[in-house]
Amino acid sequence: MQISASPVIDQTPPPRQVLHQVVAVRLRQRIVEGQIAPGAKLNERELSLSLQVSRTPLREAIKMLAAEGLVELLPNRGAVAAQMSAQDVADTFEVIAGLEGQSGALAARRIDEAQLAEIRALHYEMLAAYTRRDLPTYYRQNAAIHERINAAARNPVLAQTYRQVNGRLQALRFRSNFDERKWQRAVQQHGQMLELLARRDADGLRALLVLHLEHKRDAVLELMQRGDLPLARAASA
Amino acid sequence: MQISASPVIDQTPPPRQVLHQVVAVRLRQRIVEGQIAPGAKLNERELSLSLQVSRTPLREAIKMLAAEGLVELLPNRGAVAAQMSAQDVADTFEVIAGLEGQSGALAARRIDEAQLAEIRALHYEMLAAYTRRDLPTYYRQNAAIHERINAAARNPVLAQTYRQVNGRLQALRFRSNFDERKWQRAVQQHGQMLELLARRDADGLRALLVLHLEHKRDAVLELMQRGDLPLARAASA
DNA sequence: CGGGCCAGTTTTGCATACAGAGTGTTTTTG
DNA sequence: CAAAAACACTCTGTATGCAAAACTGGCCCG
Repeated sequence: MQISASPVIDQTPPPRQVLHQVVAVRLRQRIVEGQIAPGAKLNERELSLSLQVSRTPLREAIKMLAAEGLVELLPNRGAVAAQMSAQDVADTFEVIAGLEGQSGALAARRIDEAQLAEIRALHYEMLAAYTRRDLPTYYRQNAAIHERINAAARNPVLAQTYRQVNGRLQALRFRSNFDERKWQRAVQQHGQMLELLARRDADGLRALLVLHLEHKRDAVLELMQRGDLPLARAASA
Repeated sequence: MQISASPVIDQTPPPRQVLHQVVAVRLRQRIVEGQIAPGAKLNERELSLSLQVSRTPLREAIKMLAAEGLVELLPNRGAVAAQMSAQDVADTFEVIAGLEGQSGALAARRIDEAQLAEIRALHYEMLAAYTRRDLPTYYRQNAAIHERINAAARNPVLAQTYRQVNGRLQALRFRSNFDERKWQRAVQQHGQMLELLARRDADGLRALLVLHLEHKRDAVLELMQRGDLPLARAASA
């Protein structure tokens, strides 16, 4: 005899998302936020316990993150959170610069007034965060602006590619602190971005974004060399 | 008595690669070669039978390909080989153009004589294939040249990103036929690429590659519109 | 004659069980 | 006492089993 054949009472609120997706999202978050340090081993039993899922969907999620470049697969030895050498970081910024420059150039050609206004608004909110020296909010607004530029470029493939490559750097950016001068320069450049967008100056915006990313790269590399970023091989010890 | 405890004789040819990697490679191949048509459903039982593995590593491989954008995941409904609209193709070429342009620009700055010579050799082999109207060989040499340019750029992140995005187009390129005029133009452009590389003209090579890709995009889109490319929703039938 | 509902079947998603590789420790031998 | 071998433990990799969701086809009802 079937219980609850009644479709009304049986309130199974189907928040049933597929587990491997959920796990992938949460793992990705832990990695980019540095909760799982670069180089740290991903113990399947441990993770499946802490995430309350069996190893099967967990392993599927890990494979996805590996394809994204967020974790590295060691045959018969599991997976570790990706760690980047200074060279890797430089290389990645080189790619990001190209992608974001492209994105900006396209956005300058394709943006409409509503999108421009929205970015302008976000820009002012970012200025507010800068004025308060509220770094987390600043980063969030900053990321939001770049997301909107991506959206304005109207190229989903480009946006996805950007997000994926950028994801590998998030672990760094989340932790990197600007020195005051560089922060100010970055803010200034953001102002120029708006101008160039408003003028629909595609090539100008591309050049500015490339420059912007080069500065960011230098800032991150400098921090890495000073050891302010926890990138040391944390695994083998 | 132990056989071959001797570490020299004991050639345990470790053919033991992890299965999900093997499966991923073979699935990727089937998809980019069109053996699995765009939009076709990936039946797990069927595939695990044909690939001689259980469903677990197969599913892990599918998840990896999904992260690469080669297959699409339908929650509770499995996976299908990715299919691209004309817009998707245009978007993807836009991204590829940027990546390959960047790659070429970097290569022009960083290539050494040996690499240049190797590319030149491949170029002549490609010319031979063109002269014979041997399309498969032409494509192989063509791909090899672009791989070498990537290598000369000395940016592994860029190379990997390029390969990944490019992978989505392979299913098209493998099948697209040039008309004679366009083919000739492409060959001509390849000659110019060599010149620009030899002259270390980064910006020139970038511009040429972008142009090259635009032409390729137009060729593919034209074929798509004429229906010469099997991109129709092949799944449901 | 057409549309919707219901049962059976297939297929996906997840959990678990098992085997083999890897790792660290202990023990044994030179 | 040191180095190497053996062993035990842990972990990953793979297969299999089970439950739920989706699809299929047929039946009933309008």
